[in-house]
Amino acid sequence: MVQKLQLENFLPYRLNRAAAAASVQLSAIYRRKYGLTVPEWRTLSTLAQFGELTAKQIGAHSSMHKTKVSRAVSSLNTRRWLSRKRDAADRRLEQLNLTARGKEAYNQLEPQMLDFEVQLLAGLTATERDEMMRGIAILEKALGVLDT
Amino acid sequence: MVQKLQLENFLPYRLNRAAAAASVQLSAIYRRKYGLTVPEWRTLSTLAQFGELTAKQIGAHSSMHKTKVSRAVSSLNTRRWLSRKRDAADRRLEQLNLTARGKEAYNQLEPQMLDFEVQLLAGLTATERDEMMRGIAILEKALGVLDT
DNA sequence: GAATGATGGTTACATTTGTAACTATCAAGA
DNA sequence: TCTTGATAGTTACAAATGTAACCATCATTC
Repeated sequence: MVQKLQLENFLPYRLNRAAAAASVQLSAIYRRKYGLTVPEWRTLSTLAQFGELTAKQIGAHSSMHKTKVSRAVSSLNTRRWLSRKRDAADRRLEQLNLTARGKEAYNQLEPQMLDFEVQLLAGLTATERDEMMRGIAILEKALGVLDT
Repeated sequence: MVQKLQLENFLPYRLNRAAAAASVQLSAIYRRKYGLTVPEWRTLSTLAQFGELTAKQIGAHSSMHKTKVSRAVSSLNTRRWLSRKRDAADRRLEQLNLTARGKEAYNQLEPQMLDFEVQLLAGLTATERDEMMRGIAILEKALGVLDT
């Protein structure tokens, strides 16, 4: 058998491994501090960034399945970190907003999240940082994960 | 609330999204052709690349939890795509090898896997390809997912 | 305005996954 | 050689996830 595919050089495998490594390190932060799951963190940060959204919009922004969003919203609602408000114009929709408690928790987490990225880049030169960012942008283009 | 973290620019989020996009497209190939799961594919390709291995070694190479490996090995064994052989020197170990059928299946899949990568890079210029590869290598270094 | 099809969101069920406990085996030392 | 602790691998159980069915509501059309 002539073996041409080598896992260590295979792009999808490398991507998965890198993403998993980043995710493990990052999620440890909000899991330890607040016991948040990944979908909960994504819902929280999406609402923090965009303000009032529906569950569907959260899913679109954060690439999560609607059942994942539904459960995360329900869980954050139980914590009183967000409020649900039935849309008057279209009663199928629920407008979601972070409560003061939700915003406060987010504000506690945000610097640590940003710091993770800073730490990640700290060992690199400015040139390497640029190259890495550019490389990822090209990758995203190739994968078609961008709207553009 | 001053919002500094933006998901679309946040590295871990972008990585996850890119890896998920690649994985979805790739796994569709071996799922459609053979009904393989991701852990099964990884086990198959790792054994194809390295030859005789133990379950533990497969896990180390492919970054999979030992229960995932155990289940994937069991499943591939049911298909008769691999053989299990108790190690004489250390009877806790099982040496795993692809059977002729396993190798044949792998040989059917390998070109399609490689072709996926080719297609992914096809829309890029040579310069972009280099930049992307270099960017990912830098990223792996920053994340510490490399042995070196 | 009643019927039809589409949409936002939830939930039941099945599948997948991880955690922890377990078995069998080995290695090291008393 | 009898313990003690470590290791390879499996499995029971619980948690997370996806699929599909479902409910409520809306928009459209007759």
